[in-house]
Amino acid sequence: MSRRTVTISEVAKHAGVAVSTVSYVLSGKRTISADTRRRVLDSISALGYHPNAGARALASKRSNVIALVLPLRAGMHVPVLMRFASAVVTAARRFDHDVLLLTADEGTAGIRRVAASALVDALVLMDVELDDRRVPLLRELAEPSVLIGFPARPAGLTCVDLDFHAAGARCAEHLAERGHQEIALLGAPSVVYDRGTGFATRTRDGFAAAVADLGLKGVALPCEETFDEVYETVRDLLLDHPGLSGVVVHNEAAVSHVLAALRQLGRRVPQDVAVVAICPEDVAERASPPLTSVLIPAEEVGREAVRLVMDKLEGRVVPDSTLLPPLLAVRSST
Amino acid sequence: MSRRTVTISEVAKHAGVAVSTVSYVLSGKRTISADTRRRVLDSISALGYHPNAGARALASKRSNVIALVLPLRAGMHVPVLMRFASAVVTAARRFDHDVLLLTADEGTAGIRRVAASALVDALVLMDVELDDRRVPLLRELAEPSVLIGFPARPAGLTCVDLDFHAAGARCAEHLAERGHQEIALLGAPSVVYDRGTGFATRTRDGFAAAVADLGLKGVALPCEETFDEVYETVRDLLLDHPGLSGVVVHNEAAVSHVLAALRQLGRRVPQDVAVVAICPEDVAERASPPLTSVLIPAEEVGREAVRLVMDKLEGRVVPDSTLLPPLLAVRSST
DNA sequence: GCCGGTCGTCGAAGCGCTTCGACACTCTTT
DNA sequence: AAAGAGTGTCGAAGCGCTTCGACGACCGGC
Repeated sequence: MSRRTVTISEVAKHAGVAVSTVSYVLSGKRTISADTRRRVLDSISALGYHPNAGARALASKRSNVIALVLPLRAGMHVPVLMRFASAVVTAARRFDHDVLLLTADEGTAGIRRVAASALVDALVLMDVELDDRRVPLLRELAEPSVLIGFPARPAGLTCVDLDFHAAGARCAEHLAERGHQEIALLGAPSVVYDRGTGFATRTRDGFAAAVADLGLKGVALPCEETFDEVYETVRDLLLDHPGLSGVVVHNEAAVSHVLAALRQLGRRVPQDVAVVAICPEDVAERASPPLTSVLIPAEEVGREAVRLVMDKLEGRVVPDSTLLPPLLAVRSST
Repeated sequence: MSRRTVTISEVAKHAGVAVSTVSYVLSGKRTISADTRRRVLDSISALGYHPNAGARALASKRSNVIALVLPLRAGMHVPVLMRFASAVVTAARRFDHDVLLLTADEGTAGIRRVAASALVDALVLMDVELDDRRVPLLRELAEPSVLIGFPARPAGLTCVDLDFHAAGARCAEHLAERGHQEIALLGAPSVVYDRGTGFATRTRDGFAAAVADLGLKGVALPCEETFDEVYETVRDLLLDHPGLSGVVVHNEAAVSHVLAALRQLGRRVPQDVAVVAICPEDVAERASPPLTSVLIPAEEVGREAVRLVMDKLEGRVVPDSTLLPPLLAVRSST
C-alpha cells in the first residue's frame, strides 16, 4: 500500500519555504526566484507530492473537472459517441481537467446536482435534441456549457457540430459532378426524425436544397437498421425510381446492409449505383467497396467543444455557433 | 444565472440549529429528533441547499467519485463497452457516487494522479489484459479497485466478468445437443489474441475443452472484421472441413459478415450450418436469422463491479473472483 | 543618502464541511 | 434518592489548499 498522503506543508518544510510559496510555484500566479522554484520542485518530486483535489477545489472554487453528459439511448450511433467522448477526455486533459461522466437517465437532476455541488466547473452535452429539456436548465446555470449538436432555439448557447446541412449538400453535389441525375438520401431511422434530432433533419434539408439548386431529381427516406428492413427500403426505392443511380447513406448502422441489399438486388457499386456515406472514417474504409464518404470529425468536434468551454471558463467571449466544414473523401464507391 | 451558492451554515441559521446538526441530519451518523430533522430538511429545500463536493471531500476524506478506466482501443467492441460504462454509472449513482472517466491513453499516470489527489475513492477498470501494466500499480494503491476482466495473475485483485470459459463450452454443448459433430469457433481478430486479452483466450479454451469432453471435432480460428476477410475465412473453413455443420461466432463486428458469407457461399442457416453467437443481445436479435446466443450481461457485470468496489470501500471482504454464468438464448439459427 | 518601486517571500485568514468531545437532559436501575 | 446510561444538540478544531495584504531587500533616480 502507498504511504500516507503528502501535504503541501510537508513540501514547504522540506524545501524550507512557506506553504504559500509552494502554492505559487505550482500556480505561477506570483513571481518566484529560479532558485526557490528549483528547491520546491525538487522537494515535490522527492516527497511524491500530489495536491489534494478537494482542498484545491474548496479554496479556489474550481474543481478542474468538466461534466460530459452522454445520452446512451436507442437509435444512437454508439461508436461515434464513444469517439466523441474519447476526444473530449483527451482534450480536457490538455487543459488539466478531468471528465465526469453523466448519463441522461438521471435527466436534468444530475446536471443540477453536479453544478450546484461545484463538482464540475463546466458542462459539455452531447446528442442535443431540437427540443431538449436540458436547454432551459443550462441557461439558468452559472457554469458555462457547450452543446455538441443544435437545439431548435440555440440563442444564448454555445453549440458546435459538423455542418450537416453542408454535408448533405456536398454529397448531392458530388453525385451531380459524377453525372448522376436522380439520387436518394437514406437517413436515420424514422424514430430519430420523429424525435426531431437536429443532425438528421439538417442533413436532409441540405441534401434537398442542393438537389433543388442543381436541378436534380431527389428523394429522402428514413432508414431502419436491420438487414431486412433496409433490404425492403432499397428494393422499393429502386422499383419506384428506375432512373436512380446515386445514393447517399447517412446511417452508420445501415451502411453495410445497404451495400449487401444492392448486391443482392443485382446492382453493382459504383457501376450501377454510386454510394456516398456520411459516417465515421473507419466504417467507410472497411466497407466493400470502400465508400466515398463525408467524415464525421468526432475528434475535432470534441476538441473544439472543450476549447470553447475552457474559453468560457476563462471569461472569454466565444461564438454561439461553430460549424465544422464537411470533408469528402473519395473512395471506390462513386 | 442561479443565485449565490448556499452553505450549510445558512441552512443551520435558517433552521435555528448548529451547523453540525445539519451535517448529522444529512449523514445520519448521529440520532436526531424527528422534529429537528423536519425543520432542517425544510430549510434545506427552502434554500435549495446542495453540499459543496470539495468541502465535503476535504473534511471527510471521501470524494464520492469512482474512476472508470476505459480502453478505447483498436479491436474493442465499442457498443458493449458503452453498455458497461452506462451500467457502471447507473450503479454508482445508486451508491450516491459519480463516475470520472479515464481513458487508457494517459496510461498509468492518470490512475496514479486521480488516486493520489484523492479525486476518486475507488477504481473500476475495463478491458483488462492478461499482462496488464496497470495491475502492479493497483496493488500498491490505497484505493480499492475492481477489474472487469481477468489478468494472468489475479491474486490479490478483485475481478468480475462473464465466465467466458463456460460460455465457450456452453456453445459447443449446445451444438452437440443439436447433433453437430464437427464445429468451429470464429473468435476475435488475431491482434486480440496476440495481445493476450483474457476473454478471447478463455472462450477458446472453454470451447476446446468442451469439444474434447464431448468427443467432437472442433477448430478455433481468429476472425478479422471486414467483410472480405471474413468471407475468406469462412470459405476456407468450409473447404478445409467439409463435414462442418456448426459455427460459434465470438466477434460482434463479424457476426453479420459471417451470416452474409454463409449466404453467399450457398449455405442456409440453420439447415446447412448452425450458428451460435457470443454477443450483445440486440445484435443477436437483429441478425437475420435471429441468432441463438450467449448473452454478454453488460449491465449485470457493471452493476456487480460497482457493488464489489463499494463493499471494499466499506472495508468488507469480497471474493477475489466473480464469474457470471453464461445464459444461452435459443433463437432461429440453431 | 533618501524615496518610491519592484521583487520575492511569508503569515494568516478563510473556503464549507465533518467529526470529536462535551454537556444538558431524560430515563432506568438500584 | 443517587448513580449510571442513553439521547439530542452544540461548539470548535481541523481537512489541505489558495490568496490577500504585509514586509524586508534591493534597485535606480535625483
